[in-house]
Amino acid sequence: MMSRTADDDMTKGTGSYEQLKLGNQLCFPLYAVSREIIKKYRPILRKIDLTYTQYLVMMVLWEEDTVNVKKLGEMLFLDSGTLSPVLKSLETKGLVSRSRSDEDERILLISLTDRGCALREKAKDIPFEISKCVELSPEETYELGTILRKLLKQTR
Amino acid sequence: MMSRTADDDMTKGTGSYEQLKLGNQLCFPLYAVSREIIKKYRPILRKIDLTYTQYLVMMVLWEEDTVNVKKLGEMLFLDSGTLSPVLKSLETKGLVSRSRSDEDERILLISLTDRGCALREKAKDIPFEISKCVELSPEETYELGTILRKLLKQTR
DNA sequence: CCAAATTCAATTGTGCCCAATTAAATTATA
DNA sequence: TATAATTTAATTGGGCACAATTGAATTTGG
Repeated sequence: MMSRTADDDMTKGTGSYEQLKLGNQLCFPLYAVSREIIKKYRPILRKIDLTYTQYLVMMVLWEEDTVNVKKLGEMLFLDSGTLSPVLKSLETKGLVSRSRSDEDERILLISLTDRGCALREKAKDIPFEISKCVELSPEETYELGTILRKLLKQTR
Repeated sequence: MMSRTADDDMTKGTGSYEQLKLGNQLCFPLYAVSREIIKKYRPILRKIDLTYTQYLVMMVLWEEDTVNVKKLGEMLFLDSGTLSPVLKSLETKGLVSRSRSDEDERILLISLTDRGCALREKAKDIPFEISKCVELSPEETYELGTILRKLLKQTR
């Protein structure tokens, strides 16, 4: 008996566990792809001595020039427990400066230094280098971006 | 056509940095969504005293019953540096057992204990609970899964 | 058979991530 | 205006992730 595979019986036995599989849950490939792509960034980012998280912070600063930690956290979906040490590390490298707001001393303002600003030029081609590692059609790229942004919005 | 903003000018000034923005790179939302969804798992998994990584390992074992560390790493895209402590932790909880293969003593076999097997019943409804937090249409779910699996395949 | 290469897991060190707590500063309220 | 509530970062501790190294066991080539 029991020649059916465990995979396709939803009526009894192991069938009730059908959804409890790696292949039937979106979160696992999401998680794995995310890590795999960050892995592709690593050798490229090492050339400018940045980790992926540090690179995310720098991208914000290249657009905003000055932001506080709270705003940065909201933009990157990261909290102070993650950002505090990352920002100290960027300060140690001389890429950002940290200073308290005059109006509200609880607020820590993060600004680009000249060196941090100059790094933008060196980072310029990174998105192109990464895009070479990821083979998706323009349609797939657009579709993926749309769905991910939709999911991200749901977490707010 | 002359009403374009600084954001889409590829011809001068900051234009050459256009791709170097959070909004124009897929990796960032991928990374953020992955973390946000894992965050949704946390309170649910806490009820059965598992972390997300431990849950992934258990899902493999509920299907395979016995696997070695190398195979597990290939399935989950994780290396021994991550898995070794996770597996020890699962052993401490009494959910898995670790034993060397008789034929090749380099190989560590991970097996479900009775308690680990029984946990499956408690975990049964987790995929359903998570799906309630994620609002995607069936089409979007299918599309996302297809694209993620394609990307995952490219890393091999 | 034996040395070299390979395979597999464990260890070590660095860097996130996050929950929970703390501490400092500001704002709102009785 | 005291004081209670809120806001904002920093700190702490636990658990991954991963690169690099190590060491043990097996396989392979001469």
